[in-house]
Amino acid sequence: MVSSEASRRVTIHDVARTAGVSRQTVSRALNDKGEIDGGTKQRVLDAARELGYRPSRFARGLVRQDTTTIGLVIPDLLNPFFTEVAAAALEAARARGWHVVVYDTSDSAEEELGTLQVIGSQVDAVVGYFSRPEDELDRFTRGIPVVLIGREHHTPRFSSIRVEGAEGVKAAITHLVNAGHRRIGMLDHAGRAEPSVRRDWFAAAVAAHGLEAEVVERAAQSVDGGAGALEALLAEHPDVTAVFTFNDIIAMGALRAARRLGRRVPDDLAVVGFDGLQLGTVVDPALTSVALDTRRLGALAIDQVARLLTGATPLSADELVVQAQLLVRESA
Amino acid sequence: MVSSEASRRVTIHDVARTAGVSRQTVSRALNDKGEIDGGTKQRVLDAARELGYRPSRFARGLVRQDTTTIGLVIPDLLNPFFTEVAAAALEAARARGWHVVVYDTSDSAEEELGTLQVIGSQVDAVVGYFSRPEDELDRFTRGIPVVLIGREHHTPRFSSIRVEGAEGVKAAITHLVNAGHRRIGMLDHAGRAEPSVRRDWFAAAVAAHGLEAEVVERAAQSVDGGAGALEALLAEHPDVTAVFTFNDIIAMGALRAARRLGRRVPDDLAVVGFDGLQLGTVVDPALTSVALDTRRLGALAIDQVARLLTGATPLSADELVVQAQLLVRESA
DNA sequence: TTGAAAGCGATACCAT
DNA sequence: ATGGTATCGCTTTCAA
Repeated sequence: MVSSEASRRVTIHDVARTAGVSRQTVSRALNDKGEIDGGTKQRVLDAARELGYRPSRFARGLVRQDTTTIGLVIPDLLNPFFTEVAAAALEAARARGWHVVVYDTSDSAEEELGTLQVIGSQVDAVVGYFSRPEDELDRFTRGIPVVLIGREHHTPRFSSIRVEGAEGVKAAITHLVNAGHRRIGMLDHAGRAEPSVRRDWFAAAVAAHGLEAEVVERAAQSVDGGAGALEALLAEHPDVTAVFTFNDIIAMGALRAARRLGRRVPDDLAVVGFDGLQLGTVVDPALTSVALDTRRLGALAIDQVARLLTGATPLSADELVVQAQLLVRESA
Repeated sequence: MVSSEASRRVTIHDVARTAGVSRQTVSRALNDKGEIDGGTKQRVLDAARELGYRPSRFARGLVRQDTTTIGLVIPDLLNPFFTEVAAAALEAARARGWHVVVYDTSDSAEEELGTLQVIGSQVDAVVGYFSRPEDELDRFTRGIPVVLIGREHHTPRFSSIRVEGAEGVKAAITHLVNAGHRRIGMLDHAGRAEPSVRRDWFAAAVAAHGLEAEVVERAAQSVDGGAGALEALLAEHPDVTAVFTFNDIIAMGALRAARRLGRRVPDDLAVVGFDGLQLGTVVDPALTSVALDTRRLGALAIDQVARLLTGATPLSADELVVQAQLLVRESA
């Protein structure tokens, strides 16, 4: 009986039969090996084309253990910061001929869990952002290298790229102080319960300059969030003449709110963001920011994966650091 | 002799031996099949953990032909429009449990060729943007479904999602005319030799309203490009009170140039972009735009892939269309 | 409950 | 130049 519907996969065997040769001859023809007669080769190629033959990547992968595929886990690809990191990782991976499977976890712990569950069996290494506890990560990624980005600590099990911003933030505050600002506020991120590390950097920098205790408002991570927070901050503390924000998105909201309030940037109000997004150049005035080198971030992560994968000496915690640097544009 | 360096892969066989059972028992334990003694199962699990065993995705894929992986080809992930499309495709694919390998071709024909060369052997279907001729695409993707985005025509070999913007652009022009504008310019894309299709839509809409022959300036695809083009346009035609742009990026440049020239938007100059990027809300005033539903675009592409993959009736050319719609925000 | 054997679809090594 | 055979690592019948 002939199978009516579900057309079985065309295998190398079918091609061999159609061309009247053996399987290995087909393999030779398709992989451009030498040691094959021109005529036979053509015959095989024709048969393959005619049958619509495609080698199984699984079968092929099984025997020649080349191709590496890494999994890149991103909380939200539409967040421009993560877009930049992803693009950087993609570029670094491409340079090595690797394939990258991208997973967007939508900022959701459940999606992250779902990703974790499938990713381990699909890739040779994992890079990215995770919020779940380490023992859980370990359970699902056992046996493959994992490089975390932006986590605070490096453990023997997980490499992690640390972001070091104290210096950069200090430079930003110095820049503001030099411009005459004395009362500097911050728009922190409202997401988590505790204040952010960036806020600690800010507090330290403000203290180092002997300025008054800082004033902080918490902002939702969006343009609107930033706008609302600036309004609130200025309502309470009209004497504030400069703000540092948790990130560039919030800073853009601040920019907008400032304009609506009739405060000119940077003259009446200086704004310094964090991240140094390319996006900062589309707003007007262009955003001054404590910038992270996202390309380096991506490259570093991929480099570490490569070392872990080949058994080369991995980079130490001290080397897995990205220093933030003040990027002066127009808003401060 | 014991192999010193290259630690051989840990296979199911090793686990079986360590646990003192057969390979299929290991398989049962790991895949949570029934028909296995609790004690044995635990023993196997322990052995697996101890040895750091991970099943080979190739071997597994070979026997249970499930997991589908699609390749998503994007010219430039940092271009916000493509970011949105990519995020949409990722989301639609995730909903089906598919894995997505992302390739960023850096707007380069060579990179595109490189991608084409490897992608065919790594994925079950391809979705994305290509600039190379169809016969070349065909040569490298023979046998797998390919869904093109934004190409003008659908062929039996390649499905293609078409963007239909005539209506949306017409609505935009109508909107401008209703607001009193009579002299409307366009900032077209300077990339290719010929004028863009969007310009044709613009010309048709302007003609439909019986306005004077349109004035067009060509702009490089960047904020600066848009700014420069607007300046040039206004220098030549100071009577222009509204501009329609090839895309939102160029429109943002126009916004900036307008402010620098002292033209208030939308009062002195109305600006309408194209694409409807979310990004359009970070600038001030928020950008009015002829919007493309990128989520629908991604979902449609993935839907078509699914049909092609399962042998279901594919969507016809008429169904593979995304209609652009006027999205009024603040700049016009 | 467990194990033996037969594939899955390709490539590599060794004959011929 | 071509074919036979073993092999990659796992899952799936089918017996026991």
